[in-house]
Amino acid sequence: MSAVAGNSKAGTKQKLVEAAEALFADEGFDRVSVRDITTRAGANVAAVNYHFGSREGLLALVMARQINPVNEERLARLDALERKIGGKALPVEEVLDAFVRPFATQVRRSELSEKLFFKLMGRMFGQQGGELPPVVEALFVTVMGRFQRAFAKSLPGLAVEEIWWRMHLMAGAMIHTMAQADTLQRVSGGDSGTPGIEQTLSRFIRFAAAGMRQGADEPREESRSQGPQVEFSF
Amino acid sequence: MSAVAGNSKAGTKQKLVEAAEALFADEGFDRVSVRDITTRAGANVAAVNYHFGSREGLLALVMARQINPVNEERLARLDALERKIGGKALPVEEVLDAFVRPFATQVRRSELSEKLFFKLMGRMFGQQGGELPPVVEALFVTVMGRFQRAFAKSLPGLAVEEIWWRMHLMAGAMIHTMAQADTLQRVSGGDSGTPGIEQTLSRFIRFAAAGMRQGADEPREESRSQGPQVEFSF
DNA sequence: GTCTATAAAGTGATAGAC
DNA sequence: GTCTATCACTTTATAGAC
Repeated sequence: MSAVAGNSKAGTKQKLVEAAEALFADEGFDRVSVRDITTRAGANVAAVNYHFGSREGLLALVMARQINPVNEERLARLDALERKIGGKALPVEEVLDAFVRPFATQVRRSELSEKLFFKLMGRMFGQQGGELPPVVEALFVTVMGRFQRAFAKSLPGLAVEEIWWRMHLMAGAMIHTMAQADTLQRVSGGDSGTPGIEQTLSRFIRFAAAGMRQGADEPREESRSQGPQVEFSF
Repeated sequence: MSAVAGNSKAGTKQKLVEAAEALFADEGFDRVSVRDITTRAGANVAAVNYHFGSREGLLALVMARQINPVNEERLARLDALERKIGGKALPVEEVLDAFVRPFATQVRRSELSEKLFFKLMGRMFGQQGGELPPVVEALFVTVMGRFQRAFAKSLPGLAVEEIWWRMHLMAGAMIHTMAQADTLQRVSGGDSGTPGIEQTLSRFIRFAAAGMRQGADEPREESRSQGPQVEFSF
């Protein structure tokens, strides 16, 4: 088990990508130098600039390579669900499943360990200031728009603004849960257990579905009138 | 409106702290140099090391100064609620309110703008790898333990492990919502509106309360038997 | 495609004058 | 308490040999 590079048969370029992914995930985008990467990959210091133009070029590639397949799969799953059900509204749980299950799919295709994969995802979504590469940002915006429409259909009692905020809360719960699993271990003193990925997905979906649905009319149910939502009475 | 330092009557030490807070919040802990801070504070490059021993010393002070009052107020609010209600269980909403309202209190006492305060909070909670100063980490662990017990009392149907995971999901939703409010603005194309802080707290509490309660027996209600929670059926 | 050598700038920290 | 000057190092990037 080589602690240094990934597949030792891989070319330098791929070894650099794999080293960069592991290091960025583990230590953060700002704390990893070109030298750290080339050393780990067993390559020359100049290799990053030769193969990727710059440190920034490699960083953008790493980000796109890991997150874009997740977002593509999200769209594919949502498309499939909507095709299957026709024009009707989907249960919130199905939409949430289409949103989170791609993490489980893609972590298996990744050369990264489960822990590092989720740390990397957390670092990308936690990026403040919109420093994501344009190609990543664009697909991300597309995904959020598509899911917003799906949730709006599933939760017809809610205003557009309310849907956006609940998606935001939902996404935060997801990201934090995945990226900070060891924090939970530490803080709980081990009382949080060590659930598998399916159980974590299931926990997330049940939690988020209840939050998304809160106070909303489910489609096809009898419409219950709701008073205007006043500020601060919970 | 001075874009450089805070109160120009403040001493150098305080100006350094205020400059550091604003810069760390806006750009991230790793991207701000000692020179950035001293320049913004209108102080000499050597001032940080004179007053705080090192860059790290200043960083630890900034973190503790901003997050510890939030955590102290959380404990005080929970204590007050529990004293008021005696030995009985609190409604989940009350516990959640004690958890998030201190952000609203402390942002007003802070010299930071609302936006920067929440960005800073997000950066601290988003820290991966447990790099928080010990005094901050210790209080944080205390707070989570106290709230875990409060939630366990409010949600007697749930296993300890389940409580921890729901708290984790809840905390993620909170952090993300606060720290990434402008991401939501950008992604929604403005459709998320510009709610005040009270409305955001209210939205969060309603979302999180539904998630925390999901499938649980409320205290004092008739006990509904629940089958074992199987993996993956949402 | 890989290497060495080096440029040019930035980093945190400190000795010592004032 | 503040300043200048400087140390010792690290950073990204590149020119040019192989």
